[in-house]
Amino acid sequence: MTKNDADRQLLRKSGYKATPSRLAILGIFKKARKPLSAQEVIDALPRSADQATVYRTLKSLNGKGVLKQIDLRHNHAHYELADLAEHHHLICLACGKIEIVHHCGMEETQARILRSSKHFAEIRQHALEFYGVCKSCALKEKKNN
Amino acid sequence: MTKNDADRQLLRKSGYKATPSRLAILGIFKKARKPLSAQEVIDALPRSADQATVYRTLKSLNGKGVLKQIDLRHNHAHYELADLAEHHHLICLACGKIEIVHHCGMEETQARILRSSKHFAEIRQHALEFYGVCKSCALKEKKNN
DNA sequence: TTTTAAATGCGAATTATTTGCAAATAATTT
DNA sequence: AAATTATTTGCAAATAATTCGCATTTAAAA
Repeated sequence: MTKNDADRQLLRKSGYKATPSRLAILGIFKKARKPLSAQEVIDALPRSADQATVYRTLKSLNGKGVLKQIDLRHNHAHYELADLAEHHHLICLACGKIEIVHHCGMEETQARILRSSKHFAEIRQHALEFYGVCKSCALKEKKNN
Repeated sequence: MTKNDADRQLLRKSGYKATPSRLAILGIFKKARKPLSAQEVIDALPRSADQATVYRTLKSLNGKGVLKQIDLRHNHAHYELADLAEHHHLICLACGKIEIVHHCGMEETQARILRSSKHFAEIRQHALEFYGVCKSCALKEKKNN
């Protein structure tokens, strides 16, 4: 259980109890290495935890910065482990294909924005996603015209 | 109806019929000048158009780049007129306050990303939003500890 | 004016997320 | 190691968000 201990600590440090469901959910995100929806997490859980538990867990881990919420334009939230190297996504609006985008260079921009903001005390996260059409979907679109 | 004619043209140019509902919806966004949810659009419509119509309209106008979808982390989509000067948002996770962010400097970044992408043919839009806590909510949070 | 493809309205279906509450349990204290 | 306590869970039901099928209407083209 050496591996698990890191997650236990992470949870404790964030002010949560290290329960089996939470450890399992973290484990799923570690394996997946791509944005997962609540439903995908539920399906991936071996002895399915209740959906309410999954939703609650995702929301609170997102709040604590353990997970990061991603908007893939699918009408439901996706999440990813936040401590993976900082990256963003390029998402095909037609088929959903995802490509990783590194180096957004937003760290300084974010600091500048906060400094020049009238009302804000803190920036906790930012979303930067690019929506487009992948090459194979672009071909298909051409055919259909 | 001079004003309306611009919208009629816009719709036609995008391949749509210029129907009363669509013109009304465009009008609402022009007045609002802030991100609106489908429900807010429905409520703002004088002789309420059907919700299915509103959802369909928002989705297709977003697809054509007339509207831009914004994720405020409210569990439902928001939209804004896309042709307002390019800007982004700073959103309070606690109370929902929104501040406008100008100059994201993403245009070049976006071009660079597309060039170095293996699979993508086109980038149609990008989302860049900052989530944080506004000063007054930060104060409240302090009190509750 | 007729035609026709596109758009609408309606109701119902589906999907996504949250809630209230009683029971279970992780961490803490004894 | 047992007792305590504040969290967390599971369940079922509620609510919210979005989509669908289909008959009818309508904007634009012919």
